[in-house]
Amino acid sequence: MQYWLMKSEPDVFGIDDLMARPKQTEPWDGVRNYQARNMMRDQMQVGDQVFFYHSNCAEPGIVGIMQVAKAGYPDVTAQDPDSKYHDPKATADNPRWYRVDVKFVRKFPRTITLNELKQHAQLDGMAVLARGNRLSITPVSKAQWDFILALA
DNA sequence: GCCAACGTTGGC
DNA sequence: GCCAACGTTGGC
Repeated sequence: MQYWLMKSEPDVFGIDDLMARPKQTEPWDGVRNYQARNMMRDQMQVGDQVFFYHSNCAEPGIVGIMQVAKAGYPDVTAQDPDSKYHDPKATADNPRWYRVDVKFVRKFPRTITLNELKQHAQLDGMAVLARGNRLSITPVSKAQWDFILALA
């Protein structure tokens, strides 16, 4: 089993939105970056544990945990002309973009802020903290996962 | 709203 | 294959 961190803007889809979904499960669609796509398509497996990270908001940071409920499969929103995630180069034969389904596990009693994460030497090298990082999905090591869980 | 950092596109 | 232009991300 592997560990991950996935970003979302709470104004668009936050952890409270995930909690309110039927079965507390949601397709993680709209990812249009090849590195992130490859992780979803090739690596993420059912049961993998994922930190839910709120980005582009007043208090960016980790707000809870979800898990992968369905491994990578084509993101059909790319093939839908009415979707805001439409990509004219995506077809049924060549879907181009992939998504996974995620399921809510728990919400932390507080946000573990980006600022706080940066202050722990134990988390030096964590992908999400790397300078200039913009990837919306990054791997988390077991050591990093355990350390952050203990902060929550 | 600003802007640094980064990924993608497309002309050559 | 190079690289300038452009669009996006995301912290601040």
